[in-house]
Amino acid sequence: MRADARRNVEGIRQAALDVFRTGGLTTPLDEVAKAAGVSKGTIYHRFGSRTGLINAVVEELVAERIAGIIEAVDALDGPPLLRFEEYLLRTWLLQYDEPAANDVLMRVLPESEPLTELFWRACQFGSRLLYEAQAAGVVRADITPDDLVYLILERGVIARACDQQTRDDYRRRLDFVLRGLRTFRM
Amino acid sequence: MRADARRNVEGIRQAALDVFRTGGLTTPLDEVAKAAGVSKGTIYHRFGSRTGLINAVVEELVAERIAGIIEAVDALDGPPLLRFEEYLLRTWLLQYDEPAANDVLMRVLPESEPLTELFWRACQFGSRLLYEAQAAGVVRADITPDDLVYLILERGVIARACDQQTRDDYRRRLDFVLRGLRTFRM
DNA sequence: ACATTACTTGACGGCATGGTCAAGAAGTTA
DNA sequence: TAACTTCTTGACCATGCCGTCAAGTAATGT
Repeated sequence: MRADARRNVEGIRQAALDVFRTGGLTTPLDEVAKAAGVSKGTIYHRFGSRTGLINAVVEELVAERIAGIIEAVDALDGPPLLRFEEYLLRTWLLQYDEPAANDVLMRVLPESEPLTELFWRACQFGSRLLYEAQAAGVVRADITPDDLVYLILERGVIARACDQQTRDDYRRRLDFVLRGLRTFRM
Repeated sequence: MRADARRNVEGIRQAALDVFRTGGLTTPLDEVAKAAGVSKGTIYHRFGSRTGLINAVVEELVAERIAGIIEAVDALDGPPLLRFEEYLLRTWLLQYDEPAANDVLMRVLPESEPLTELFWRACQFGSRLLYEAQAAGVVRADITPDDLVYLILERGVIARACDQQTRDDYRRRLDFVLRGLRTFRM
């Protein structure tokens, strides 16, 4: 690989991290190209496709955020309800704060393996917490893991579409949703 | 107005009712044109713009559905919680069933007066029910009319984006949301 | 039947995006 | 430095939508 090519690959990765971070994974590649100071063609030449580029940055871009939440909540020792709700809350806020992470959780690119993998890790951890909370009788028993996936997907769609609402309002409204998942008399 | 023109106007209205009903208010006008057996140009010539066409059909297309819900719930004599929840439930289901009605409730065309008017009627009735339910102490006191608007907007976004989910699943999940709005010990 | 006027058409330009590739630019090597 | 190879470019095609308008078509009145 020639020196300029290596330089460009790195530049494109950095630009992609930057641009995707704020605009999500569906940002036009021209913007990445402009930010990297190269032309769109170079990106395709180097990474094959949009998915190729995403796979090359997803680890640094999103994986650690999601892993961070999982670890943090896993380390939390509190009652099952707290752990369950804390996980949902953090995930939902991540979806608001980071369009790219949201795209992963919304399965915007189903054809990307790393993204699918990430998504499943998040789901499975959520299911575990759900199960524990239900076993403790603090969360409605009729909620399924599928419902959980939908709760996250829903919030993703909302975070994307309702971008006029402030973070505080978004946050406050999450409480309503959490309340709806608890068993009565909480 | 010439006879053929009158025929076309009516044909276009019917086609628009049909096409918008299933596809929502943002369906490409070419589809309406094809359904009406005329060309796109004729629609623009006759109705001026997409908004013009929508205004010409919205009454028949959506107004009565929304008015129907308001009347039905208004006529319902039950406790405030039931009325409040019944209204939300019916509205949310309407959003699932009728993309066009959903577009109205989501304010997809803010520049259309008839649509804005409709939207506000729905909101105001909802606010009234909310107020009554809160006065009775059965719904969380910290929910504002704005929150209500958002709850409807949210469901709209979801109904649009998550169209894989069956109506039954959608319906079942609405219960979670309703539960979250109640005061404790319900 | 013909002139007049109303009406319709569909090709067109515009915009935004995705992805491709021949031609030219620039490192690399001897 | 000259030949060779790699790399980059941006114009290009394709898609899908909006809205327009000159040119063609057809109803109407006398």
